[in-house]
Amino acid sequence: MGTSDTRGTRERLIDSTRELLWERGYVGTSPKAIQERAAAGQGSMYHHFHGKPDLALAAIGRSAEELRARAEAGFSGPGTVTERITGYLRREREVLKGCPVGRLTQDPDVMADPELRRPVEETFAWLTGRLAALLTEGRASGEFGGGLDPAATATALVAVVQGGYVLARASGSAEVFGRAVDGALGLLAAHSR
Amino acid sequence: MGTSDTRGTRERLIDSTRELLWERGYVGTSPKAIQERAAAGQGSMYHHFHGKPDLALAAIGRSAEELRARAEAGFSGPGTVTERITGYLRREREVLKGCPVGRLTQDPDVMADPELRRPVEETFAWLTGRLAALLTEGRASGEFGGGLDPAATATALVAVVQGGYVLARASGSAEVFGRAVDGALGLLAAHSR
DNA sequence: GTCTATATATAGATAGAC
DNA sequence: GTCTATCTATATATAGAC
Repeated sequence: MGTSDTRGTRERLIDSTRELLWERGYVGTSPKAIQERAAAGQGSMYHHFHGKPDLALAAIGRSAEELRARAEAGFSGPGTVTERITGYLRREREVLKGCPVGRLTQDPDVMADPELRRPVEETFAWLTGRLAALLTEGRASGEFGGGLDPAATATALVAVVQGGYVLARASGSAEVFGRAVDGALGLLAAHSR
Repeated sequence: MGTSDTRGTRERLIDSTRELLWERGYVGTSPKAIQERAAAGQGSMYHHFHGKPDLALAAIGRSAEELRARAEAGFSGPGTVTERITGYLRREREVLKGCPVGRLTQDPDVMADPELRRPVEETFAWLTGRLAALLTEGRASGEFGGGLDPAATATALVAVVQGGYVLARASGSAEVFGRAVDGALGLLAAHSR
C-alpha cells in the first residue's frame, strides 16, 4: 500500500486506516492507532475527516475499488474463459491476511451502517456478475457444457475464494487456499468439453 | 442456545458469550455486555471465570463442539455419499448470522492466542478431513469418477460454505448462500457417473 | 493544517463486604 | 456465589492556540 511520507497526511490516514481495517477490523481499530501508523496527530485526523466512520468510508471505498480493478485486469485479459478464471483464482494474494473487503462482512458496525456497507455489497455483486458473464461466454463458445449454471457457478467460485481465506487463516497455512482453488478448478474441468 | 434462567449462572455466561462472539466478535464483546445478557453481575462473572479470555475459551470450545456434532450427524446418516454431502450443504443454517466458528478467523486477538485458536483450527481440519473421507468412499464405490481429488474437493466444499456465509452477509440475502451451494453441487454432479 | 489540553464513556479488571 | 466500590487505561471525540 506504500505509506510513504510523500503522500500527504490525508492519504496517509486513509492508507493506515485501510491497513488497520484489514488487520483488526472496524471495532478493533482506534483513532489513536490510525494516527500513530500514519504519523499524524489527533488534530490532523479530525481536520481531514469528521471521525472514525468518515475515515472508514474513504478507506473501504479505496479497498473496494482496488479489489475490483485487480480482478477486472485478469478478467479482461487474453486467453480462454477457463484460463482467465484460473488466472484470477490462482493470482498471488496475501492469503493469510484474508480479504480486505470480505472481512468487513464480519464487522457488525460496518454492516449496520448503510454507507459503509454499500461498497462491500457492491463489490461482491459486481464480482459475481462479472464471473457469471464470463461463464456465460464460455458456455456460448462451447468451452463448457450446457449444463453449467453461470450464476450459481460464479457464486460458488467467489465463495471458494472467500472461504479459502477463512480456511487458510484457520490453519495458518496459505496452502489450504490453493487446495480449495484446485478443488474448484478440478470440478470446473469436469464441465469442460 | 436457550439462555434460560434454569441453567445456572455459569452456563448462562457461556451462552451469552457464545452469542456475543457470534454477533460481534471477540474485540467487539465486552465483559459488561456479557454480564447484562446473562443477567449476571460483575462479581459472578469473575467468580466463575478468570476474565474475558477464559470465558471466550469456554464459549469457543462449546461452539466448535456443537458445529462438529451437527455436521457428523449428517455425515454418518443413511444415503449415498452425494446425498449425505448434499444434505450437509443444504442443511438449515442461520446464514445471515455467519458461521460462529469461521467468523473467529477474522478476530486477530483470537488467532493470536494459541489456546483460543486451537478449537477453530481443529474444527476445520476435522471437517475437511471428514468430507475428504466421504469423497474417497464415494470414489471407491464408483459414485464419483477417478479424476476427483478428495482432499482438494473437500477443501473447496468447506470453502464454499464459509464463503457462502460471507456472500450472504455482504448481500443481506440468505439466497446467495443457497446459490453458492447449488453451484458447487452442480459442479460435483459433473463428476458423477 | 497541526498541536496540546480537556472531557465523557467504556473496557477490563481487583478488593472486600455480605 | 453475588454485590458494590474502586481503579487504570483506552476510545472517541471537542476546543482553542499556533
